[in-house]
Amino acid sequence: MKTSCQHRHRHSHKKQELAALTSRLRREARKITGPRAAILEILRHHPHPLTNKEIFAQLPKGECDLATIYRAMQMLEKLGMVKRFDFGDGAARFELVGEGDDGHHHHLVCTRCAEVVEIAECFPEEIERRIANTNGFTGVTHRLEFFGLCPECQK
Amino acid sequence: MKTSCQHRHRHSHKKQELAALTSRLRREARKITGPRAAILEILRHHPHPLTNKEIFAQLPKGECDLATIYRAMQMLEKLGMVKRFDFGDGAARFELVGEGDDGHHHHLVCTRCAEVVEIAECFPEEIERRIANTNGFTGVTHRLEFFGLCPECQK
DNA sequence: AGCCAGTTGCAAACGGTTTGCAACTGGGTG
DNA sequence: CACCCAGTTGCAAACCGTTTGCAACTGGCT
Ligand SMILES: [Mn+2]
Ligand SMILES: [Mn+2]
Ligand SMILES: [Zn+2]
Ligand SMILES: [Zn+2]
Repeated sequence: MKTSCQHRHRHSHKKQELAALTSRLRREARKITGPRAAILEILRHHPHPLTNKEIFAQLPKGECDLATIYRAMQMLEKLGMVKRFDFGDGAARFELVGEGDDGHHHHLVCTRCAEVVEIAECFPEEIERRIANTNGFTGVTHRLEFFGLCPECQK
Repeated sequence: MKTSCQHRHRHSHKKQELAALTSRLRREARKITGPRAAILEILRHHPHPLTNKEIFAQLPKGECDLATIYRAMQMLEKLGMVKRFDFGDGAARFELVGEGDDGHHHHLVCTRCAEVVEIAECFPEEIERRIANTNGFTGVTHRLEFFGLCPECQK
């Protein structure tokens, strides 16, 4: 038996096919343009959340405008194809999300070199349920990121 | 016997004396000025994190400049008298921290009306320790906030 | 009373993000 | 396959929270 994870995140299917991504776009009546294909291609090959500027930097220069990336990420987020993360440094980060996955998961970030580790653990459901009930809230979810010193930066 | 909380936050001592706060400033060789006293007075009476703009709005108009508030909060944070929180809306929020307390705690925020509830629960230490060990990180801590619909907004 | 490091107001700069607009194009229609 | 237009793009300007340079001011010590 394999260790089973209580949530199935995007970690399960490493890379999504570009074709699957574009068909998902087409299905939503969105156009497959040069910039969009390029952005998806970059996200597809990157395992951790990327800022708009980082995506921009990876693009062959002149490929597309920064504003276009902002607009693309907004759209992809609305379609649920991308998940937004916040490492508290003032820049949004985005990660591709598998189809049918809500992308909810967490990270461990080095406060010195910014190395990122994907974390499988989540805040215990039972405690969250208690917090929600105690306060009469519904639809409760959480934002959670871990910070510390990575092995390299401890030396 | 009273229900004991595993961490001792600022929730224990409801309001700190203004005198205690100013003496804490003096001890650090900081000047007690009009703006600073006014800011502390506002924080002292507010149970939840406030943005700089919110503090500014509560100040008798003309009392002090917005930039002064930004500078004051930076200083207070550095002295550990105030804790910074991030509800993901792009504006930092600050809450007064009791002496000897690091202020670590969490909130439950209504996504519709922005009501805030102080939360006593924390991410389980044992799981956090495991996450740190597994990845060789040290000094691991976390940022965690809950979001949902408050009782009022469900109607 | 006098001094000076620390503090303040003001305005400009900053960095991430959004937006108005006119030119352009993907992809369905006939 | 040519046409057409809603959707998309680049560019520049606007935005918004935050920081900073600077000259005037002041709390608290001698
Ligand atoms: Mn991730
Ligand atoms: Mn709080
Ligand atoms: Zn989680
Ligand atoms: Zn915690």
